[in-house]
Amino acid sequence: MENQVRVRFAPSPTGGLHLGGVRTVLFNYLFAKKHKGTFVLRVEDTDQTRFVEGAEDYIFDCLDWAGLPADESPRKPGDFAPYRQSERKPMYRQYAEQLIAQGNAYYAFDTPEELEKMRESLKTTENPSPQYDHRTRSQMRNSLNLSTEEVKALLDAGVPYVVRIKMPENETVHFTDLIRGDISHETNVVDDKVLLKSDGMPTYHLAVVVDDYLMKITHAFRGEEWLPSAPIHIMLWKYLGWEAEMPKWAHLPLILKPDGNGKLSKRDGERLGFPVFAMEWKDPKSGELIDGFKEKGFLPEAFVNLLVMLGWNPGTEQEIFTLEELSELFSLERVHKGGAKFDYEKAKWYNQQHIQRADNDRLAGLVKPYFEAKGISITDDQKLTEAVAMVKERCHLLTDFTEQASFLFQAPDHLDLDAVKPKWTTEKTAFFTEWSETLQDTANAADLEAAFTECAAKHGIKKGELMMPLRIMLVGGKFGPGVFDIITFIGAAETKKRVASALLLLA
RNA sequence: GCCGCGUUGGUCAAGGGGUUAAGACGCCUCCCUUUCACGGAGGAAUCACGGGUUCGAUUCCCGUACGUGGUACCA
Repeated sequence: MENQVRVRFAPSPTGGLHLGGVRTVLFNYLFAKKHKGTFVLRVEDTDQTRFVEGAEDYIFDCLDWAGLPADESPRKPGDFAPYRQSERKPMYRQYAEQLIAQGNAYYAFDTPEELEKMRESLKTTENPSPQYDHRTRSQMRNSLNLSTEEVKALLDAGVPYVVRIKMPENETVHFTDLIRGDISHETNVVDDKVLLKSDGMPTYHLAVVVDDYLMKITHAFRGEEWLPSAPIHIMLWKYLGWEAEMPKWAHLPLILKPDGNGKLSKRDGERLGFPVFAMEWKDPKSGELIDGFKEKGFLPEAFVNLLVMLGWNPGTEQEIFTLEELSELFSLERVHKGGAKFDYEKAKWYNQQHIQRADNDRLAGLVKPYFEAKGISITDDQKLTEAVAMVKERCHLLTDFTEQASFLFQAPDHLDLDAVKPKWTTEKTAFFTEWSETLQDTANAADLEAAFTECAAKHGIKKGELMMPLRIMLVGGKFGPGVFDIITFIGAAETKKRVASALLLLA
């Protein structure tokens, strides 16, 4: 196949992996699968001041959990290694120098203090953030204004410098975005972005262009927040002479906070009580622990499903998908332009839907640790699978299972007796005493119910008045599967025990 | 401030010159269930505003408003 599709996700490993990040991964992954292409993971670790221990491993863990592994990555190098930009450092300088030689970039020796001074002195209410651009560059200390000798002297003296792109004047940069159509920017309002930092590392702007070119990326997907810097990248592709190989761009809509305004942030999750990261993230410096979807009890397939629906839809009424289906159906044409507010209630609904479809054995395995964490040891995995089958339809999150099923393994520690006490009678005590004596193990809930009904009639009590008390005795509250199903599950002996101890409390 | 991008119910959204403007989440009512949930049947609720173009605009164009992103030697 000519023109093999190659896409990439290029995170910078600085902390938790955000919902929006995973959605970008997902769109990349789906697009690659759909076109039988290659999904590349490239680590953008050019900012050494932001290095965070463990953050790269964490990204791999998240992708593995979500079921969206990369075809090529630092851990699984393909033909374009290395896949970490810090390890590619020597590759970038030549391109920066090429640009300088061509007159499309220049050395700038301004110190951070000088830059700050420039911004301060030029700042007005009209223009609160002055840029390093065609208007100001002539006043700065750079190779545009210095003589060749001066520049050489500074370079030889080892004075720190950066390389900046020289944005042209009075041009309009056009490109076609796969989602938004024709986009244009005036070069006059784009600043001379730093390409190579004083530590010799490229900035994102240079690195993304060089690496996308070198790695033969055909389609570049990224968040909408990158749209304003697109003209810099386009110019770089042109200046470097690679325009014919430039990837097709697609800028994805943002995921917004549910209330108010703005991009969804981890703080919103904490404030509103839902996760924002794929998996929980512990900041190695502050020790701060931030929730993840995984730990909250989401199934990875549900997470992927709810994410894809944030900004994309199939154009049909289908809402629940497997990853395989999505790999077939996904298309960029059906991606929305506008940002989507995140709705946690709907997210939980997706999870509930996927729980219903999930295999019971698998669910049992996933949920077992939650029971053990609550001090309920599961000795018989088959029993747990049965319990899961019994209660799954009332679970939205995996963490709901303990609440919904622990009484199947352990007598409830509190009985909501207030619901039955007011109408309690000695006749009822007599009924339960006699009925429980006749109880025997059986797999047939219908037989149990028939015997119960018969016994109630014998005592002249309406069955309806006895059902809720029985449920409370066994479950502790007004919830759960059918009572006779519960009895067949826990057995006659356990039922007798629970009835007897409840009777004591009711006496 | 400037620049970019966007705007269909509370939320996700389909649709795209003539429609009763789908569907889902959430909410409400009812049914099922001697519980809760699931499931089922209903209900309330939407084209930001103003101008064009047109026989006719939610749909096309232009403004305005609002939102959002960017405006770093961060990505």
